[in-house]
Amino acid sequence: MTQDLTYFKNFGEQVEQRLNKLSQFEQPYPPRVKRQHTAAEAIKLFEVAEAKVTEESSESPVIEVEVAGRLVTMRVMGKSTFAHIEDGTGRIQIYARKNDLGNERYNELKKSIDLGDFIAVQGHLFRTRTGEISVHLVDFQLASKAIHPPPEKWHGLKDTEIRYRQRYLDLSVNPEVRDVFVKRSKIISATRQYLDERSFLEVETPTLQAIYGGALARPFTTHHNTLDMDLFLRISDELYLKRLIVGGFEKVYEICKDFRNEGISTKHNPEFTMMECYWAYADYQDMMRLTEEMIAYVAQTVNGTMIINYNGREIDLTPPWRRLNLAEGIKEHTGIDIFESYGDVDALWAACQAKSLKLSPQPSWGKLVDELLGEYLEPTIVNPTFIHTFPVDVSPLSKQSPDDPRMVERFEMFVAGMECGNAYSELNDPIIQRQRFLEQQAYGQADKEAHAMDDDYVLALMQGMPPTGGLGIGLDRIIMLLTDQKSIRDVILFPHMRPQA
RNA sequence: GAGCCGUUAGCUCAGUCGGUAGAGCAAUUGCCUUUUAAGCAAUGGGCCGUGGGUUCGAGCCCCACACGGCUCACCA
Repeated sequence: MTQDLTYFKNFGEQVEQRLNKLSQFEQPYPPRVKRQHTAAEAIKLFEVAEAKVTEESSESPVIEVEVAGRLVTMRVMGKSTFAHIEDGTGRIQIYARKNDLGNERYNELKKSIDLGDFIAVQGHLFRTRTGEISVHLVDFQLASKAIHPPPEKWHGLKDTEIRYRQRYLDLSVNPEVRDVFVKRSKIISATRQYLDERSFLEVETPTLQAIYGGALARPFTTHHNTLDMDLFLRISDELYLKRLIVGGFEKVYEICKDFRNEGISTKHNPEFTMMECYWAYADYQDMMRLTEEMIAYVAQTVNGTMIINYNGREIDLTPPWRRLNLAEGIKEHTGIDIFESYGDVDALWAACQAKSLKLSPQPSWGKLVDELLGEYLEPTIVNPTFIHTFPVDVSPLSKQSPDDPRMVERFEMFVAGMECGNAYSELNDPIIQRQRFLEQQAYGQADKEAHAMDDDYVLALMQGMPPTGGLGIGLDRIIMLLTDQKSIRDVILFPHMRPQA
């Protein structure tokens, strides 16, 4: 070996010691090793055989197995050694004796195999004195050498920075973290299953968009070199999904990453997973029923119950969920009747000041109403609630309420003080839609998050879009609720981090 | 963007009043043939986040910066 190991030796004493051991192996990273059983399979085999044997005779069953995994504990006791190896199905104990392996192999196991290494073992199953099913070793091979020592076996890995930056360590050593991500996968599967069973068509729409839209947020910008044009990473896929409704698909959905160039917090990651679905001939009321049924279904499927425990509070997801009119809710919690100052941000601001409400100034009446919602309504909500009927000016893509043109048929879904979804009866009138975009341009002077003009989308609406209900759900937040995690970083495998110092 | 807290051995953490750096696990060397946080004995291992400052002397006090966490702000 003439490799330059200087880089690796800088990692310290323990890495250097492992490098020395590594050089003793002809094949520290063999192309393959024999593996016939997982840890769980081996244990099951023995339990089944044992049950048969005790019925028929009293002899212990003889079962040869070949298992492989990462060495996670090792107890060397002179001429015999106990250890545990771990694979994707769990742990199994191995037992090695000098008598069985011979001096050379036994010493190799003792001296050259380290915690963290992957090994393959062959032997027969037996039960130890303390009753643990174990593999009595006949032979073993190194499957892959770990030249960096693993984290501590008892306390695991706690340092949040290392846990997020080196998630593989977090996963390998903290089983409860593995559980969260297994459940995440099941939640997304269950969501798909729910929609697939109802004939929603899963589609894929562009991540790179020339005009960003479908939400009020700031985008990430990128550049296409050959076309020499700026493009945006999608902040939403809404406008593309609705083009598909125009095209005649009556139920579509997409589960994808959206990207928003905004603050990072325990509830916000710059890229996050969104589920959006659109349903022709449905309205926002139908979307409420769809939402509560879907979330309840997902909870029941992955947790076996519609009751969740989040942050120490019990929350019942059983439908139907509470419906709360936005204006009524604000009146109830602040005493302010938003309609008394309709459309007049200064008048509403004055009313709020008169009641000494703590609010930040907002560029428009609708935004101030939204601020009231965020400050005085949202934090009070524990059990799932649909807050519905929003101001027009913060809802440029929603259809107006027929009985009150100042408001739109829209709801947001809240659970545990957290906004988890947004839905409306889709605006399908191209003339009003273009007018709404123009109004957004006017707000845009004071508001960086105003919706951009999108004439190509208006062109789509000119072909006619049936009455349609649409829904967007922040899946990461649903996963937080169903796995009882307080930070979105704990449900995203590789959350965004600054470059290391 | 603001405030608060944190950063010490591979990991989990102590570190008193400012006086030459500690434990457990992990590692190395012995002993140990049914252990399971194995046990016993010995040993090695430190850019105390980085850079300045105060001081005879700084892990500790002061300033700046970096990274992380929480809260707030921003934000569906």
